Amino acid sequence: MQIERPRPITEQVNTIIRQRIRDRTYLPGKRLPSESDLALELGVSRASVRTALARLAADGLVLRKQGDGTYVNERVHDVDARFGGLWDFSRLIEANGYHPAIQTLTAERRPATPQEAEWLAMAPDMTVLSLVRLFLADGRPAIYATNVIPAALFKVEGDRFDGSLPIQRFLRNYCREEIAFAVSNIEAAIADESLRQVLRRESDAPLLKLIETFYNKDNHPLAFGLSYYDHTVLRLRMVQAWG
Amino acid sequence: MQIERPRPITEQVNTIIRQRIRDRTYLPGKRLPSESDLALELGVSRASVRTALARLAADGLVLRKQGDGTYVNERVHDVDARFGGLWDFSRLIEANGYHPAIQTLTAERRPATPQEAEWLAMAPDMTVLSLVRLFLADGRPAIYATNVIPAALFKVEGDRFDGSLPIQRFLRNYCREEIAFAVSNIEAAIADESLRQVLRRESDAPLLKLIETFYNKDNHPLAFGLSYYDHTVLRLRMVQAWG
DNA sequence: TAGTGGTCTAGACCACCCT
DNA sequence: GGGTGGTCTAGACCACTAC
Repeated sequence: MQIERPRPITEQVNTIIRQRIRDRTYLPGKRLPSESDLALELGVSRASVRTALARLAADGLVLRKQGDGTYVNERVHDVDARFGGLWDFSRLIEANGYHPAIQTLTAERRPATPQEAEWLAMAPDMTVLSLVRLFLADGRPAIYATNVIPAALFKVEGDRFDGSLPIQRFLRNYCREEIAFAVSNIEAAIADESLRQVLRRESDAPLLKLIETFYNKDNHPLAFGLSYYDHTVLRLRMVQAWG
Repeated sequence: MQIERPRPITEQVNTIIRQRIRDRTYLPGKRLPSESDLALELGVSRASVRTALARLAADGLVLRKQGDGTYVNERVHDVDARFGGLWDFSRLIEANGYHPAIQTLTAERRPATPQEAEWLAMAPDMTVLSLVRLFLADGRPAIYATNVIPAALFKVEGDRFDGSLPIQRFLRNYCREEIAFAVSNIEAAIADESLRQVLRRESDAPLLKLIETFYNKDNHPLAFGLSYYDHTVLRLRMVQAWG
């Protein structure tokens, strides 16, 4: 593993340490080398090492103790999803130990619903690109997700696109837009008959409902998302550093 | 507003800028002074200003554009809860625009349930301090929360304590422990008869269920929490910065 | 007391946006 | 071209913990 220029050094250091934790170079519960030692070994400044470690601590992967050292957190190996990491459904499924698959149910242009128009801050009945997908974990339906993008943003001729992309990639590739932040609402909901059928559920146990809007740096809404999680299939376990 | 030594400078700068956004010194959608100007004005280094701004950006309060400037995010004024800010129930209720109140339903020592023992990594039947509370928003029941702490941690003679404290304060005051990180599970659940009664709900609409364990830096479980949110009373709206 | 992480500074160079 | 944020460095001092 070598430090090279183009990618930010702090990110590279972050990746290297993550890797060493994963391959047990740094053992769970044990102390990492000191910041100075790491800086010396990798040939970077201590500030860069500190930035990388701060990120790892925020993700709960390491614990830092002043006057003592930095330790590998032994309790977060099975927990990949951070708070705020609910968007890349495929990664979420993998983090739960399943093999992810995606079914695109519909992909069409249609007028926005009132709710969508409100969240996207657009005039009602503007046309949107609607993408309805089902995410499977080892073949079992786990997430039913609707994503809606103002058609005006779509910059590709015809309607040829890869329906399996996570929303941020989709926006980057086909709309040349970058997500700056998202506003999310979490609710609980009962599945209606059709949803229950799609998710192949017998019981009427409730589902998690996630309502999201994605914005770029100019505060323009880029996309709206409405997702239903079956938490009996997919555990939603998250780590949050305290700070 | 003056910079003084004892509190970390980056925090003070963070507070000052937050204040200026709140009192509309910096207007929504408008550009902040440049990092260098802020550093000069406040008499601190640019690095300190940058650390403060990075935190504000992570909280979604400002948007930073390279080569352009830092802008006040006009869309997050009504959104206080960040991802991971689900713990201070009173603050959450205030952020929703209600007046918070707390009812302590029970406060007792009892043996741990199997689920609690598992999450707290303790032997079954060890005794715990159990705290069952109801949080009200403008008088309406919004959150039903059970918190459980291993009795061995409790360092106060007798059982005199303030039952209205958020969990992190409770642990600090009565157990001399600091929370380093938390592991959370989010689920959806139907209220049973007794819970429906406590929350004064007629409908059988589902609730959000939050299962949490809190750890200190030594990876010891400090507390376990089981909370039910009525999202029809309390909106759970959160911001997540992307970067 | 020695070593660790926590904080802060001053200064450099770069990438990018605006005009 | 001039100003902005993005990155990185070297070095200083402090607070805390383990021994």
